[in-house]
Amino acid sequence: MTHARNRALPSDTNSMAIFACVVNLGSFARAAEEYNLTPSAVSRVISRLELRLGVRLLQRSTRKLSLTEAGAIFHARVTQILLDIAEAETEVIASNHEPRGTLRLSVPVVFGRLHVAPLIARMMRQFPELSVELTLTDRFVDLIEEGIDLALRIGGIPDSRLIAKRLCTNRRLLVASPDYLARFGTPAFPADLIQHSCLIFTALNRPHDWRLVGSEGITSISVKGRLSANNGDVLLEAALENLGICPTATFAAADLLMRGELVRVLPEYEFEPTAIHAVYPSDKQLSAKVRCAVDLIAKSLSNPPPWDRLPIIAPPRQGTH
Amino acid sequence: MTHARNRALPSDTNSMAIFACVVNLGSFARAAEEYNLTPSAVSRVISRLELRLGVRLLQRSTRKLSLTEAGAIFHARVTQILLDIAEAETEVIASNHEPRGTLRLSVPVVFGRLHVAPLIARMMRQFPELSVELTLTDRFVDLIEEGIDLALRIGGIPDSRLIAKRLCTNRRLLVASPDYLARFGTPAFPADLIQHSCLIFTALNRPHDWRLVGSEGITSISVKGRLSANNGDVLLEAALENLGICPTATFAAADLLMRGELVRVLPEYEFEPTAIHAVYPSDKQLSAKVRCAVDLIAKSLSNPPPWDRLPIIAPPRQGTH
DNA sequence: TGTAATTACGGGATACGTAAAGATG
DNA sequence: CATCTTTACGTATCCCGTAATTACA
Repeated sequence: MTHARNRALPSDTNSMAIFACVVNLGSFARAAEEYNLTPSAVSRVISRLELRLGVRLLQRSTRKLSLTEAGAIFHARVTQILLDIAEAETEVIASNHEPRGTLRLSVPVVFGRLHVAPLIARMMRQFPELSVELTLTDRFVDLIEEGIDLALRIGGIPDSRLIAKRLCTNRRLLVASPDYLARFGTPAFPADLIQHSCLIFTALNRPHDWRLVGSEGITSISVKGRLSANNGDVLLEAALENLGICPTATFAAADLLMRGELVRVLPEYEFEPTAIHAVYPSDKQLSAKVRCAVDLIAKSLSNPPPWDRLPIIAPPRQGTH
Repeated sequence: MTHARNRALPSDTNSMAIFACVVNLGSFARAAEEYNLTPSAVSRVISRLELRLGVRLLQRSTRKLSLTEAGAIFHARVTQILLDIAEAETEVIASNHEPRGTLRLSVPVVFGRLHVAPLIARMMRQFPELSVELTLTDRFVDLIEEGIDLALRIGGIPDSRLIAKRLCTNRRLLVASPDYLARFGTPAFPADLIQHSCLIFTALNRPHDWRLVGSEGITSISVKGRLSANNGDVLLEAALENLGICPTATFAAADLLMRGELVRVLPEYEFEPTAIHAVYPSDKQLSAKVRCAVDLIAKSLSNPPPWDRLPIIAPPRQGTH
């Protein structure tokens, strides 16, 4: 047995619109013209509608047309309903014409504070009807469950099914405070790191080995240290306190490097570059607010991003995008 | 070239209802169940709706479902719209469940005053929600043009396309006042009418010959008289004033015959019987008010009608229906 | 592994246009 | 006679269900 409708389906909008048109124009033929249909089609549409309602809506001969009482009632209601539908659709469509409403944006804490917060002002100036709800969190957020429009992810593997637009390369390198280096020496080769106190970034299931890329290829070092944390800022703070050699993303350390509070360690080496992605649930019927926000962020970051263009951060030898 | 749509068609009620259902149940699969559809169908319905609106309404993974901002707006509007549609339909359908609203009824003047007006009270008692707008006129009314729900027609040829329900036979015979007959004699045969003063009913293109049916067949008499009118009452009034022999429908003369103010002339002869019809524009999706009114009138008149069952009006020799 | 959403594909219901008929002024 | 509505008929379109795929818990 095939499926059958249980629910009584309401009259579809087509019928209602055509019925209203017939009433307004006073003629099946003119209504047909209006909808680029043949009069016969209009005739059937009205008949079907009357059949479904079990009520005669229009009395008609070939020359005259008049509403029944039921038809008059229905016409009045239908007119209002069609207006409501049109209004609802316009509202929804307009809500997407330019950024509007609330953009729920989720960004890693450090990156957000340094590089997204400054964009917010520009964004809100540019899109006067847009509100932004910015969440800074390093949690892995489920965009759909939490109703997030847009998230930035650093170096993660993009979800399947979600859309990830690559914004820029995320370079990671080693830094330390001048004091630390003055006291414990400056490593010349990756292997020297074993002798040093290293600050370790921990993430779930993340190997504690450091894989450093140099001109000779990848070197894997099993470092050790007394402090590990899952937060880059904490490690940088520790480095400022001369606690050791610290891995960091360039976006987080650029400022400190500029001010000389930290200096690069093993400047010929970097971690394997990852990427910063903008992630959103779907690119089908993408909303204007997400599209524009992604555009604005992408343009602002460009590739390489501003912080990687500082002279103090040597450009990588080989292409990193 | 084949026809193509010019007008942008609004989203149909189906899509809206299914979308609302998905939102309310929080699941494509459950909404599909609700509508006896497969999940794939629901998926496509939503996709089509989003495509038409150019807006993503729901963010979805296989496990999670959430409204976008546009979706939330649309859902709120759609919910109201669906209620409005349901209400409009219920109103229209209910308006037909039992007689309700206004019945526009058009009836010939004399017949209306004598035999319809007395029914009105019963009709309004029986159908408390019904209003009646009774028009007494002998004009030929265009039901559709004038928005008449129901008309009674006496002896006319029914319009094509219009529905005519035969209510009863309309017998017509000759009457005169006792005084007239006492003064000018009582005709014994149709041919005697030529000697009499006859009151003549005139209608457009109606021959002035009287065709009388007796046991020997039809006799055609070319009568003459000094008064002709297109109104039966006028002729009866004249007959009461002893002005001559008067043709009349039984429904109009019954009372006068009962009271003896008029008596039958040539009681073995009658005009060819016609019929009284109830006429309405269409019997497709016939409204309750018209159906019930016709039923009530038909039952009240029955066949033969009450006035033809009076002893004073001899039943016709051969069947008259 | 089981459930949920999506997509390709084939078949069937739906709704169109054409054409012809009937009605009307 | 021209115009308008209605109906019959053949067909094209649309939309659904089945089944396979992918995602997710």
